[in-house]
Amino acid sequence: MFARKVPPMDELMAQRVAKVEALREAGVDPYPTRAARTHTSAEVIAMVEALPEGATEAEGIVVDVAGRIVARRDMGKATFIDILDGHGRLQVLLRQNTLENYDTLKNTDLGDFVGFRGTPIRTRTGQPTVQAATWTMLAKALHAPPEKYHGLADSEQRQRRRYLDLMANEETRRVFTVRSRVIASIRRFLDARGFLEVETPILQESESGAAARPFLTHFNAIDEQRVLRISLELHLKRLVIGGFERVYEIGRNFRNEGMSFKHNPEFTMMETYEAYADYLKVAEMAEQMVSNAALEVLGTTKITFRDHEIDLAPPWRRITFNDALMEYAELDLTAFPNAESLRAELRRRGVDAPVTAGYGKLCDEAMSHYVEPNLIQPTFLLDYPVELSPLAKRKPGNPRMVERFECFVAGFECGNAYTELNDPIEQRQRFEAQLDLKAAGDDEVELVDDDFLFALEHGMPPTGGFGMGIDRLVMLLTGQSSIREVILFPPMKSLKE
RNA sequence: GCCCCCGUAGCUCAGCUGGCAGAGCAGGCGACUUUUAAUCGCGAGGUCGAAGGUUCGAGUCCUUCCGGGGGUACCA
Repeated sequence: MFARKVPPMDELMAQRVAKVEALREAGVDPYPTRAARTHTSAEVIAMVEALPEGATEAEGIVVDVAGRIVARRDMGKATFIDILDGHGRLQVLLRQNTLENYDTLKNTDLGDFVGFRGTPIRTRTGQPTVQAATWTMLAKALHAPPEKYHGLADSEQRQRRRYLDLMANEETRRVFTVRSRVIASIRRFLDARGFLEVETPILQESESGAAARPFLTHFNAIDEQRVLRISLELHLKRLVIGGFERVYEIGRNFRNEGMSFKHNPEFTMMETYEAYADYLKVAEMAEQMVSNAALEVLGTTKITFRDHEIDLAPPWRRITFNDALMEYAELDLTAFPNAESLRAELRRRGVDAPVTAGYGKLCDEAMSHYVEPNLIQPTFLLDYPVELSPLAKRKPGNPRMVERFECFVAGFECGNAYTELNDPIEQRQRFEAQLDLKAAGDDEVELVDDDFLFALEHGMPPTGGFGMGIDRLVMLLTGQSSIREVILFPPMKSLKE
């Protein structure tokens, strides 16, 4: 099916090219520069539905409508054409005795963009319709659209040629409309709370703010290597240091790692930083932001994901990391206070516990194995082991734990927050502890960032930070079980010619 | 990475135990002035993902490769 990148001209295409020529010979521009449109499909339908009882025509009213031909029912001296515009589908009735140049309709095909001028009517069956007096070619299509009833099903083609998916499948249009509106809702939410939206570099000297393999590139003008950012965190904190009290960024992160239903190498992250807030205040904001987006975009906080009925209305459940392990695994972390004892216990239970994993990683392993799949209703998991969170502030009175939460919905993580570590001397020590982990064989660690430490040494107020994977949120709100279904152009292997 | 499944007409899909490559939609021609997955008639349309192998004979069996999906491992 994809043996060629671009198939050669076939018979169907040749027929359409011939129609282009036929139009030109008849003095019709198949690609005119301008289009007249006075009404969308939705507006025409509303107009007809507002007609008084018994009326079959909006007398004296003339509308110009435009869209792509998605269906045609030719009945000889009358033809019905369905057009699709950005607001829906609209039926157009063309009759030989009311349309000029009825015979030129033979040069139209499914997929063409056309315009019609006519009068809104109600058909015998009550369907809002435009009875056309004239028609105009707006843009001739040289290929047939996908099948009208089944749509486009082949997932490869749907992703490689998203335009075909969009023109054929209503559900795809819905998913990406929701995505856009969710992001707009989040922006409104944060803007209304006094957050400043900022942009920070994607090309960076070295990766920071998370532990992940970066994509590499080369910066020609200064002849240096750059990495694509894996996180927004440290640049946004620099802005808090500078005095912006509430900042956020919504942007692409890049991690040169595996793909799965919830991982894509480039993904959209939203991070917020709020001075004088802590992680508990951030948690309240997070549940408000997500439930608000659901309400604004879907009209409800109740969603269905993989047969789970989920309610995003706040307050979300709160449980500590340790209590969750007690509840779901009957594992008491205080009884296994170091890497050796915890590794032995996990192995006794048959949980994967590699020798290179430090204490934090092992805790994470246990949580992922026992707890995460059970967190279906929205849940904040609170207070993480310090080893797992080098940028988070310790809990007062418990130096082994940090003030951090991750939020889980439908059994996967969709957000992460800390009370930010703002002690520059401790931050340096915590970075260096990461280096020790690396020396012990864990290659997924946070790197020391001296420039960030220098910034932190100038003083950062107590701050609550939050990160949320936008793609995952959109998965939840659209019921899509693969991240690729909420990304317009997911990465694909290139086709060999 | 590894495991499983899939790839047949522009699109959606059949094709049984190896024996003449099919249907619907779209497209072409014809009929039909209120249809809506319109209907009816006639024709047309194929590198069966690619290459090799087994066989008298391969869409079908075997091997390798290409592309996709699902699962699994690591990262959000």
